[in-house]
Amino acid sequence: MGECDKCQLRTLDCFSINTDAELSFIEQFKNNEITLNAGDSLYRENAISSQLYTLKSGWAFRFRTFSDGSRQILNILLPGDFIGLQAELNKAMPNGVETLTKATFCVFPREKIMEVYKQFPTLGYDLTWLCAHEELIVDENLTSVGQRNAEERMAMLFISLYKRANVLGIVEKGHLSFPLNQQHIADALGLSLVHTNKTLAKLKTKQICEINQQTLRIYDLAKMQRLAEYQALPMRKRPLI
Amino acid sequence: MGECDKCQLRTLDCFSINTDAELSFIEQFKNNEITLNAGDSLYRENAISSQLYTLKSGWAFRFRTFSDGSRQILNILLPGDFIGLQAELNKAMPNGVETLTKATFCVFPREKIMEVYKQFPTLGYDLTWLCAHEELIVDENLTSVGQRNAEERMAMLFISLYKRANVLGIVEKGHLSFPLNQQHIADALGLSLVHTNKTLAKLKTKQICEINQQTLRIYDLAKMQRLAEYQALPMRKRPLI
DNA sequence: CGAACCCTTGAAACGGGTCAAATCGTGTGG
DNA sequence: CCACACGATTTGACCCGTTTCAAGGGTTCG
Repeated sequence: MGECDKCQLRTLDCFSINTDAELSFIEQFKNNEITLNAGDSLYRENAISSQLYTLKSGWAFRFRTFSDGSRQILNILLPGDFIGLQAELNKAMPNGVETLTKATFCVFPREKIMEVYKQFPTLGYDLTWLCAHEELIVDENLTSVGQRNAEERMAMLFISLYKRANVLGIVEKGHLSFPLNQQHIADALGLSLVHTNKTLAKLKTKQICEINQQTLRIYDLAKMQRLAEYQALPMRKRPLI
Repeated sequence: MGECDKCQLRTLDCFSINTDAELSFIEQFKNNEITLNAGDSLYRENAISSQLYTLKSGWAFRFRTFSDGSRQILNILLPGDFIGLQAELNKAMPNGVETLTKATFCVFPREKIMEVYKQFPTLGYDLTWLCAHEELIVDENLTSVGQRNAEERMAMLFISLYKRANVLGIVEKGHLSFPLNQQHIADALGLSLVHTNKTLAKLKTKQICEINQQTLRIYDLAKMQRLAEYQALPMRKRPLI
């Protein structure tokens, strides 16, 4: 079940290296691995989840919904992202998580989380780091939705996903497989579906970028970055738990 | 300098109790205490801050600005909030923090943060919890700005501040001292100043709530909660470091 | 061949933005 | 004590970005 030392993700150079002791601890901390199809729900809003997860492969997203059916996507999850710190043992999840592609998750028992801190303080710190890093992404999304117009928001979303995908090695020559549909984009950016469609068309006309058959093509990254006033987050090797 | 065991905040019942050992550790981890006037900057965007902070008294906020001067307020900070996990040692702060009132901060050396995890795993977990909790607040703000209209957003902001202030014991009979001006509210909600003013006037006309002389008065909390489709975050005793 | 789902397009309505100017303290200096 | 400056709040008019409504087209799949 474990075999974390052979995990594909750990061959990527954006992740920090763990000691053998850490790896074998993580291996026994992990108690399962599950694979979901595209569009499946990992957990629902208000559910009580006794598990924590690491997204091992595939795409997913975290969201909140309203009674009228509208939905805010809070952030997009890519491989290496840790999931579930938003709630506590026996408390309801304030948001749901759903997959965008077929996806595999490593599963950890929430009730044993204190063991991480007790036995491997550095891994405890890593959990805090992962949490702080996710907060930065949500900060950025809030900044987009609060201050940028439709074109700028969309540029920002695409740039940040492009950069994150890039270090994961899933970008080839300016294009990447992109599983969000226009409704997802709309819900992430706080825009209507119709306006999302028109904004996307405008970016294509301006030769900035384009989505076609689940593929995002970036034609002019520099122009995009200027448009969105993009500022890279300080990058470092990320922990992987 | 320390005297954390005598900290006023710890007499409040919303904070969890620490052991004597934890308290004396925190006391020696804390290396300073600073007091700023209203409107002062704790640290600026892109600054490198070698410190971490706990807001001990007063109000503050965390924000990002753009080159055209527009600003997004990411969250409002109240006593007990931990500040600075957003960056790492020797890395630039991706956001700034500014006070809204005269405020006092406990100061901790960032380079010694691993000691927390090594010596007191439960305090390490508490740091993760504080970070996750702040993320929930930002999630909620993103949801507001992305999905709610002006009135709903404003109701939501006021409710959540009212609830947070209430457990801190600074609410009296439905009103609390409220140091945000209309520009702050606008920047938190992603609205223009003018529209913020008009929306505020509408809430007052509807007898829902009102701000007058730095005081927020809530007249109809139930109506407000319905308006904003408010859902309380699962509450528990919060850690205080 | 129809159903379901997603993308596209046009037209009209509206929420909120922008511009401009007036009002209201509040503190300062002559 | 008055004059003035400055920041914060108000208000009105107009404009524009985005939403809403409505309909059509494409593709996949049973």
